[in-house]
Amino acid sequence: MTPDKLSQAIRSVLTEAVESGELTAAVPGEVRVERPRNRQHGDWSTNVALQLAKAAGVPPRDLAQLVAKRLAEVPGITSVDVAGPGFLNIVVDAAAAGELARTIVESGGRYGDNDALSGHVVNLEFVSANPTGPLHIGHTRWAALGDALGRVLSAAGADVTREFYVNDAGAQMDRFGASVLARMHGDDVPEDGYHGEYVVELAQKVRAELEARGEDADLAGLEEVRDLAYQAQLDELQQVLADFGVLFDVWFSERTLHDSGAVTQAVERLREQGHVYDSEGAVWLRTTEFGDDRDRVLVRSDGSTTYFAADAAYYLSKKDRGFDEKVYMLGADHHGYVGRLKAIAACAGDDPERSIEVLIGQLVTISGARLSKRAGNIVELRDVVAWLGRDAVRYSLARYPADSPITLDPDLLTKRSNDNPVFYVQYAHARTCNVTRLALEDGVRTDEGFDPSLLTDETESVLLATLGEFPGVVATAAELREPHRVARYLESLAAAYHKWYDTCRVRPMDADEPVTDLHRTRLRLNEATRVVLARGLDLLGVSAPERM
RNA sequence: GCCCCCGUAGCUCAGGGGAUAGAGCGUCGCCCUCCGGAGGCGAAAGCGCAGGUUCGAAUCCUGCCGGGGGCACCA
Repeated sequence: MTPDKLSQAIRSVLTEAVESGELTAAVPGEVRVERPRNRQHGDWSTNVALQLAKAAGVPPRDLAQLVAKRLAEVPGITSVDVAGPGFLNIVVDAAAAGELARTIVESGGRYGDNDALSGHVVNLEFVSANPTGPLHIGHTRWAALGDALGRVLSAAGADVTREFYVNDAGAQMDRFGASVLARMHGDDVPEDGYHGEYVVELAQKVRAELEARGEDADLAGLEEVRDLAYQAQLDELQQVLADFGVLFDVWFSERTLHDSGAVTQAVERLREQGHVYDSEGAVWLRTTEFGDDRDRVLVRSDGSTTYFAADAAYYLSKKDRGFDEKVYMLGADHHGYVGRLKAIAACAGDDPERSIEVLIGQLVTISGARLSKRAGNIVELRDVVAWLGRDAVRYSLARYPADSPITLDPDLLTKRSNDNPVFYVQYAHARTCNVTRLALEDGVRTDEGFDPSLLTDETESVLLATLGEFPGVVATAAELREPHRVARYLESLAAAYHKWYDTCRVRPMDADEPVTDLHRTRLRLNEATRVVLARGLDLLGVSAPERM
């Protein structure tokens, strides 16, 4: 008896009641079934009676009584109580609950996948760091959270494309090139240039590359140096992200938008939509029409196009490539950008609320983190990963909602105890593996003797109910774009598992104790927990070690 | 001035209108003849303030207070 089966059962009970004339109400398309906070309130509960009461013109408790009476007849349900203002508290049979262990093990790791977002075509843009320097801790947060979100969206059935927008056009590229060129000649970088020591490294790489080509490095011009340095820096970004376990489907170059004429075409397309006007020698987009606080320039009075124009072209590219939903993950310092972005969508004739979603990430600080002189006094991704470990960094950053500012405690993240959430969850997984290994050595087999009615311990019903929540957690995480829900869920699952482990033995105590169906059935439950812990960690891009 | 985010236990943070607001750390106490104590059990301790909507508000709305960030023909 899983929450979705219960939900269906409640719906059919409601439908029967309506058909028999006992009830006059519209049966909701989906009935939410929740785990009550208090175990005294049963395995599952629903407030459907409270919600329908008004429309049905029946007191909530009466309606609840009516549903409870019919629901109690459903096979697999032990009892249904009406509580408080009209909650339905449901207790399910051990056997019906325990079947889930079999289902999960037989699903082969697909348990949790669902169709909450099937049919959704999503473009997920994240990180999108300038290719003029290394990745910092803010980018690291996006990399961890964005990648986890991508995995969660896929698990919920969405068709996801992960995209990195490379800002390889514009004045900052020339400042970048000039900085590298200066370093090649042993000069100081210009005041408005890039000062980190990585620029010196890039200068060396460019020099080596030029010499390998048989060219005189000292004669190389700004453009050539800029483009070689850009390529080297982009390679590094791709490598660092790949090492972090974050892969993109598309690396989208801003420059190609300019070179292909897409930017100019975008201005014309928006003009055709009637939202473009000329003033003071510049070309403007009337974004104020759609809530922006001022209109924005597309083409400057000197004829050059703005970054904003490229953004409009980029938006249209996403639209043309068939993405209905475009998710942008931006730093808090870019929030002012949201209105403009939505205005572009509106000017293009789309519904901005539907087609654009912007997730704003608040600041991350790591207590005691050293600034990277190499990277220009930032906290650099690769330093943090080398320091704290990939799993700890990924998990810690994915465990908080994007809009929550976070402070990470390095001492905690490197501890090997339940102080440290990532170890707590990984350890639970390792423990499941250990239990299985030892049980198999003891001759406990899972291909026979599975009898879920034996899973009667309180800790077993809690563990089973927690396992039952997983698909709903994944669906919710995808719908709300909140992958941290998966992490929080895993922590509660690990806790339920440890409590069960403490109370219920999977293996015989010693060689004299015979192996029984209870051992075999519990081993199946142990396996089911292992599968869900592993899948959950995988959704976060964190490894699930078999031993620690 | 305008806009966005945040304010929950001593600390770091969860809580998509529901029942007695949770977790870890820290403090105090308990459990090792027991599959890994890298674990478990328990105690004390909290929704910034004031209104409103609702049968019901930490959650939604308004105002105030406090903290962070943003308001270019930069990228």
